[in-house]
Amino acid sequence: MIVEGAAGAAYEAGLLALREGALLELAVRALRAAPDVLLVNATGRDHPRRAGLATHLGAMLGLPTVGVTHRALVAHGDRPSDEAGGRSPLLLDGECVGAWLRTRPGTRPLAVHAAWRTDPDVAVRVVLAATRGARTPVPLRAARRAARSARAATCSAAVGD
DNA sequence: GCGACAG
DNA sequence: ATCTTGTCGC
Repeated sequence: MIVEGAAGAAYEAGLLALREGALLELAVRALRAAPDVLLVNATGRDHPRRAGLATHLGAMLGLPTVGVTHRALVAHGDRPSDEAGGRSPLLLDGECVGAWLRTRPGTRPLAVHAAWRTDPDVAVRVVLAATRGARTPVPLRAARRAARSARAATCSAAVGD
């Protein structure tokens, strides 16, 4: 099933939930079975008000969530060692809100975020379990492929071919 | 001198 | 996200 709709607002750092929160919530609710944990391409507690999109989504759905991004929003942390599983804490006001995680040697680490009912350790464990040798977690790659495919179908239909 | 801050 | 540069594997 394809869930589509307009963005709720233009992109603005720190306000991502305002842009895609409602649509993502609808998409998850459309699932036949509720997942045990949700991987979200957004931050969690790494946010000015400790409420990144991953945290928002988990709260609205009542599902544990883990965030995964290319970079941090406001948290800071040293680079992890260049070995599979290498990690270093992402801190915000002295609190650990996530971790830089080397999912694959020789590639840039991923920012893994504790979000709704999850902590940095659980976030790292979930991401590593969902990664298996690839740099990006398998579920996120699958989601991007599905989104690209759906978008292409929708756009070509709108144009008329 | 410019930008810094998820997608 | 989008773009550009650099590296790796088929």
